Amino acid sequence: MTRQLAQPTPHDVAHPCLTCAARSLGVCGALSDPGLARLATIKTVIEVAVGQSFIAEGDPATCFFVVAAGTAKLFKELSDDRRQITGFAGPGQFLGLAATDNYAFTAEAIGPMRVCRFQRIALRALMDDFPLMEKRLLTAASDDLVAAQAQMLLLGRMTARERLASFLLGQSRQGMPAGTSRRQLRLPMSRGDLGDYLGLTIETISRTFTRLRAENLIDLGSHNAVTILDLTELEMLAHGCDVRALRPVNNNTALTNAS
Amino acid sequence: MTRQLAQPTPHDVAHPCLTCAARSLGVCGALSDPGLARLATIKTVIEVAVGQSFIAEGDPATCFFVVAAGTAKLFKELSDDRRQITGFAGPGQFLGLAATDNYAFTAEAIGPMRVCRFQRIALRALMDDFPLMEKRLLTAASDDLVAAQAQMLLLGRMTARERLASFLLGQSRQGMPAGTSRRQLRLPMSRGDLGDYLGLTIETISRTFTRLRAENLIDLGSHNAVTILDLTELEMLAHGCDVRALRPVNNNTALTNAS
DNA sequence: CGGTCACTTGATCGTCTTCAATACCAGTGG
DNA sequence: CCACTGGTATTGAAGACGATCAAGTGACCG
Repeated sequence: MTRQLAQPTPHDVAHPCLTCAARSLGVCGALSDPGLARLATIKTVIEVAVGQSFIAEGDPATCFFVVAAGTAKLFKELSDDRRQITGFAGPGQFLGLAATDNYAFTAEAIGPMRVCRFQRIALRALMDDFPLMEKRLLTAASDDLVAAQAQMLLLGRMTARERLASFLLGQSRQGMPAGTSRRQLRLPMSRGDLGDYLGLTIETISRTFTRLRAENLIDLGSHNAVTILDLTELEMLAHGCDVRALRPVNNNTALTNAS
Repeated sequence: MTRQLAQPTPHDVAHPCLTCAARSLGVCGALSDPGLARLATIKTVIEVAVGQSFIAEGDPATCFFVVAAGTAKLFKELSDDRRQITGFAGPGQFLGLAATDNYAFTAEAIGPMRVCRFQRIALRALMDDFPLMEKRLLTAASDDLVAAQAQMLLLGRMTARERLASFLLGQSRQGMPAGTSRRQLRLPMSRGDLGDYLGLTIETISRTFTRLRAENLIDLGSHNAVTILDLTELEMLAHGCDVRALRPVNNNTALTNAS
């Protein structure tokens, strides 16, 4: 979390969008160079420190945002301290769609961030001239929707072990070509955030990690490093086929194995 | 549930989209009359009986759909019988966005339905000629996203009482102008579907209904009729301020407000 | 009527939460 | 070098909420 963002070079300042590292990742990639030049004129770049929020749930939704660097957590809160993280937003992510007149969630930096801000009105005008951008936005929203539905299944129907397995698999596929995954992970968020994302408490997260390690499905390093040891078994878990689950064993036949 | 759909008149058959009852509700309303005429040429109207599904999770996503009449439940399933309903789709609802190459959910009729089906390719071509339709689609997706995030908070962090209160309030605002709500409801779905939507079991749904009635917050009629008696208290509940919750009151600190 | 189906109610059990103590780790200053 | 500190993670014991299993009720319909 002490990692610093690269400082913009003078050239970056002169052509802020053309040289943006996140350009290829997000909706901005839909714009031609002249489009980007115009985009640069209507945007404001803001630096956000750890723990600081740049979108507040309930505030009038006047702006759109694009993450240029760093990661944010997006969450909703109840009147007491209960909180549900609905997702994490990394470089290229477009934010502000999920808003009627007011923002539906809060966005807070979990590491140092650079974020581009646009007035909604100005961006809408830009979209009229560059319909490809609107198409990209629709694709982005659809993908968010697919992810949200998967998360609903997780929150509504999965056990703690299944939730964590599912989450780890998702992380291991982050930014990988379809069908591939990496084994070594460095989770960017704390146990607390993980709990708020998976609908569990810190303690349950911790216990479940420990148990998965004891079962040799994963290995745990320092600084939130995780190594996936048994991908197959983890995938079984995430799909709801839990061998040691002791969930509705509608047998009475053999194989009533305790954990 | 024995209610029948109105049979299309000869005039309806000749001008299927122009006379559609759902036209004003959904994305089709974005089209001018000539646009609708063209829409009519690329669509197929299908009748769906109760319990029948017209979108299957995992199937290749070749079509878009618009609900013309009736209601569908949209859900995802785990390998055992666990199931999470991600939403209900009524007249005017556009379906098929939440799909990459394959559909992300199953859609099944909870009452007799009439559904319009479009080849994705044909509809995309239509959207290029009528950009307003694409804008509507983006709005629809954004609204779905807001709803999905609210549901995540519900599934991840709310108690059974809070979930049901929140759901009833949502129903009471269905199709009402902003800020208003109705007191008399007729729920279109069974207890089982309600459980699968709220991440609870049938029994818990039933018990929670009974308890809310005992507390004079609602009244229950036959045929899934519900009357809201104490709107204020129900709203308190849905926002997480539960008087009889006996949940951890971290008081002894006077107003330690964060953010 | 007997049948089915959806819902309700009751008793018991398990998973996750809550509360609490301890371990760990990096940074600071004696 | 080591105690002190604050934050984060782990572990333990007890409790609660909702799930599970099981029985009972009521409506609808042949």
